[in-house]
Amino acid sequence: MSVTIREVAREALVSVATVSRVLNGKGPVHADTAKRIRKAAKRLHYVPHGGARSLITRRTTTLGVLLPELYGEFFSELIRGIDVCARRKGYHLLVSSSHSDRAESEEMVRAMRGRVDGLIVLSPDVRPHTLKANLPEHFPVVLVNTAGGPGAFDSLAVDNFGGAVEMVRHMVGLGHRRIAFLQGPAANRDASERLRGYRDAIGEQGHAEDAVEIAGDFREESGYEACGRILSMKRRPSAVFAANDSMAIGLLCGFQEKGVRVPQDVAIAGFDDIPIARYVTPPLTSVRVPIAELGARAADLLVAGLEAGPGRRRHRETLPTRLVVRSSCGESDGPSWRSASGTGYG
Amino acid sequence: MSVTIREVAREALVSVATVSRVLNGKGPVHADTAKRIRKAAKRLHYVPHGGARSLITRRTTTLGVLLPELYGEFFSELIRGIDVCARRKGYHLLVSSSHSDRAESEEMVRAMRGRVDGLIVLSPDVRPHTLKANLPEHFPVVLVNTAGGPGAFDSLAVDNFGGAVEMVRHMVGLGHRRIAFLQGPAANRDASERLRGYRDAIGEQGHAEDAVEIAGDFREESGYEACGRILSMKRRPSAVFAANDSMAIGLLCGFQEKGVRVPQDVAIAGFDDIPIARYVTPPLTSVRVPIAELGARAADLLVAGLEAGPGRRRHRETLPTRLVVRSSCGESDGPSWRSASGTGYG
DNA sequence: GAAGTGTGTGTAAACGATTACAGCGACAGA
DNA sequence: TCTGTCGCTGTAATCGTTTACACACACTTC
Repeated sequence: MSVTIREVAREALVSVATVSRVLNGKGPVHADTAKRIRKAAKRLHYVPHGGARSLITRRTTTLGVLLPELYGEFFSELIRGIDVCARRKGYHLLVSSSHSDRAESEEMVRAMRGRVDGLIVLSPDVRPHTLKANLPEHFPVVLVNTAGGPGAFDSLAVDNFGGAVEMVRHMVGLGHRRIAFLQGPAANRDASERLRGYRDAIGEQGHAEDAVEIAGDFREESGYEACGRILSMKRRPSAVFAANDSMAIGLLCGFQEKGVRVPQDVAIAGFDDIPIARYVTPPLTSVRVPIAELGARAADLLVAGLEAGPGRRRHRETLPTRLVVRSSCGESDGPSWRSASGTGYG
Repeated sequence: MSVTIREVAREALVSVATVSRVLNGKGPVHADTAKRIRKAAKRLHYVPHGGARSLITRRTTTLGVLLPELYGEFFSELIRGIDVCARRKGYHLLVSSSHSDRAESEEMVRAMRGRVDGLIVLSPDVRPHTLKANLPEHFPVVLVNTAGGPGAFDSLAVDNFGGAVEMVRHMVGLGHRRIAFLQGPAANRDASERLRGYRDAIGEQGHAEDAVEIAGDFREESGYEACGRILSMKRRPSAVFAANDSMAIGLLCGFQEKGVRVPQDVAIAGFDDIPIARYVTPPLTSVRVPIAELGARAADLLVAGLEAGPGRRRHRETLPTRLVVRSSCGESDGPSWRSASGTGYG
């Protein structure tokens, strides 16, 4: 069906070797011959076959990316970060989203062999053991925000724990004592680290009995639904810290719909600092996660790994998060919620 | 470095052909032999080399996706739609975002040869001519929201025009006469179709002198910035129709910051109906674009095309949009903006 | 017992590229 | 004239699979 190097060679009256040399700019070729070959290639719309080439060169110049089921702005941004960096270094991206099913993730990993030079795994579902078992030895892998394990692979993480601690301290500093935490999915690594940070910081204050944990799943809707549960509590929290921005926005919406004012009646904070966070009303106080950098760094690390060869030492890194104060938690100077009753609002 | 089928064959004391047969489930193989082979394969962590396999089978079971520079929730959702559908049909995804540079897009297209069975092009920058010149003949391609042209490829679009017309009519029905339009990037196909719909619908009302067009670029920030320009107008519009939701949210934020109430003082509408649209305050009236379906349909079409072979007729399709009325434009019963002065607010 | 019918397995030729190696002029130096 | 070098080009092996074909053997069936 499609044109091969052989046909170009025939058209230009040379051997395939010479065509290859011209198209790859290697070896000495007479200028006239080269010109004739280039013309023939263009005329026939010749495009080299990537698969065939990678078979012999043992390089695909492609990076594989394994995504989790859960999408959203976060992953969009992350992939963008990876993509920009990968392209700059001359690599393509083979993206695949894994399924909840373990057999399917395995299948995905296997499908990558021979199509990519290395793998970036963003999916916490995929266990290191699965990777080990389904990849050739010394295959370069970078784990992002994954449960790490014994450290067979390079890994990259975001300081979810530290960010959560900082946020709780910020809220406490604003005078809040009863701070609820709206959790993410139990299996999610980010979610559990943020929860751990929350618990730690609350414990630090010495009144763990004020901890309130509410189930959520990272989607807007679960934030929206949490409002009802919060409003029906006997001792209502004066602040809610959501494990991500999407849920925080759901909360915001739910409260406002019920006439509960934010931040006057209840303070709200999120996590991730997604672009839209500054554009909701009131702008959301959040923890900034350098998402695109995270992606770029992962790509960097992977490329470094596969260019250095198998002898390289394991590398692990944690990217810092940063508290971003906007108005959804009120200002530290004269917050009106302080004058509200300690236990109820709305 | 990595284990090949030959080593598995040696380990299991059979020929490579038999190994291949077992691993692909083709041809009759003795149960004992099969078991021995499977064991050897597992022991050696054998994973078949995708490139080599696709070379001979002439199939990669991979779909290529060409993205534009601009990302965001829209593309995230679109890719998800493609991914779900592709996976269901047994295909992988090779994603590549094109650069503004034409040479680079060309490079991208070429890199796809031999790595994918077909291409979904979401990037309006890539011209059909470029595709023709850099792809083998009869290569299956589906164009999404692209300027179509003479129709050499399958193509899929969203009824941006119809959606914009519907929105303007809705606003007019609510009593608005002076409706501003916040434009998207000039080069963007969706943006220009929406603009065309706006102009058409405004003209339909017979008072084209009330048309106000403001430059924008689809990002939140440009919506936020537009507020200032709108507020400084001599004859202010009573409603603003943004070419997408991100800008509408920027507008919302900007107006509220300046004490302009939405929808009482000014009505706002967006386009796309991104998930977050219902969670801002007030919830955003928008035009629903079936993004995930658009992606899924594109994958569908592509798979159909490459399974049918080259003889298939060109297929083009337009997916309908749907008006989603929330409260950012006010209710049709008793909107308070009607009592406001016709020319100013705030 | 000869011929036919399966089953199970191996041999070797593809697929489309890259590249080591060899060959062939031409030309320079001895 | 012989030899060595250099520039250009062709031959053929190679990468890791799949698969058409052939072959060996064990059964039926006449």
